[in-house]
Amino acid sequence: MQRLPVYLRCLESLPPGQSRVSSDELAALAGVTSAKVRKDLSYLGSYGVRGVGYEVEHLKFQIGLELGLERDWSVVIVGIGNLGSALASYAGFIERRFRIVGLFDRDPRKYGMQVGDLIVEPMERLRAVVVEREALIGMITTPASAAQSVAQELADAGIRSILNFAPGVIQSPEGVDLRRVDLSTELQVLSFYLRRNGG
Amino acid sequence: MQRLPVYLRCLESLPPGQSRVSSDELAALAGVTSAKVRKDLSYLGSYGVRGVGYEVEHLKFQIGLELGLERDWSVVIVGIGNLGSALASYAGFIERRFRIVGLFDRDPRKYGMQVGDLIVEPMERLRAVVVEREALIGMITTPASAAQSVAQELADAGIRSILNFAPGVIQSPEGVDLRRVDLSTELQVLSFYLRRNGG
DNA sequence: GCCTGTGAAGGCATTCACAGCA
DNA sequence: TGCTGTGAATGCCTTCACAGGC
Repeated sequence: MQRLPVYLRCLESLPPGQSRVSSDELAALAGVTSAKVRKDLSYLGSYGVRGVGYEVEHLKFQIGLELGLERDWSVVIVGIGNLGSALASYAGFIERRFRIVGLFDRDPRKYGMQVGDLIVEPMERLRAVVVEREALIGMITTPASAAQSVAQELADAGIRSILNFAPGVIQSPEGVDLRRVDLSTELQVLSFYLRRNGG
Repeated sequence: MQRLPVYLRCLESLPPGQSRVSSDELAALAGVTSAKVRKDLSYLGSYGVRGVGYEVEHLKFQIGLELGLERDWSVVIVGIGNLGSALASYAGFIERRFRIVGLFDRDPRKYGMQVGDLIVEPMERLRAVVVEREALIGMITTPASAAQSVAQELADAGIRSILNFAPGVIQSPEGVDLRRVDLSTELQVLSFYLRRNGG
């Protein structure tokens, strides 16, 4: 369920003293209806108490469990330009137990460059690092033209899930789960509605 | 419709010589069904030719029109850390006619810093820049703790749409359209399916 | 009384299937 | 024959509404 991370974020934004939430309250924070919240949460099991609400800490724990937050995930990044570097040192990943364990680039001038507490390595090292550090997730932050071949290299190295930040559509290698984050598209959606409402 | 940008990207990935596409072909590239493609495109008007397919260039143009790609959009960024800097010089925005026209931060040590061809300015300059350069869109790349107040400041300055990259949920100021890009959530979705499939 | 859990109803998006046109 | 455009059917997600506990 795609809304669970949102609920988790909402729960975290609650004042530390608050030990209970109602579905109404959560719904208002998350920007959805209370019925949706209740139905979503009921899939995790019946953790709410009728007439009272949900216990904040318990709910956080259960959502975390559902999302796989109880373990670390190792992640490699290919394409250490501006965006790749930013993601490499993005604090939000650590907090969600995603650990960046390898940085790769095709440009020899970047080899040895330090980003955060990692060193940029050549693509030839990809497989060794993926195996050794047990990475299952890869992020692509190369230019669009390189993304497809990098995806294949990641797959060959043993990566099972890819998050692609390169603009452009690429085909998912066999047996690999692929998601895109298209930054321009996000802005496009905004501009679309802006125009519609007379921007 | 959220899939139009994807179709556009697919059309752009076609070899330059190709002047026509069928809904089947586009569907395969975009990872959807051909019926969906046809229904989506039929909302733009009937630009396909039965028995032949769609004219690539014409379709690109029509989708671009629908998405508002015929004009420039001015964008400001608040929070010039790693991510903010990366977005400030992200080439993909220019290509989609999003022009970054202002960089802002609360940290005086960042004032005057050059990023791309812009200079980081204090928040006090926000309103002036927004008005002068006619920005309607703002991106928030601050830490989570600052995001809510920055959103309000953007709204007060005249920004109508906000893209929030800060982790955590914030409430949309009155009259402002708010979207979130939660990088950790994207990874969480991947790890969720990884675990489900025995990762 | 209050708030959750959940069947039932409703609405929206997807898919089907085929008529229509090149 | 090939492929689009589109009503009809399907299925899924959301919303409603209320019974059931605290």
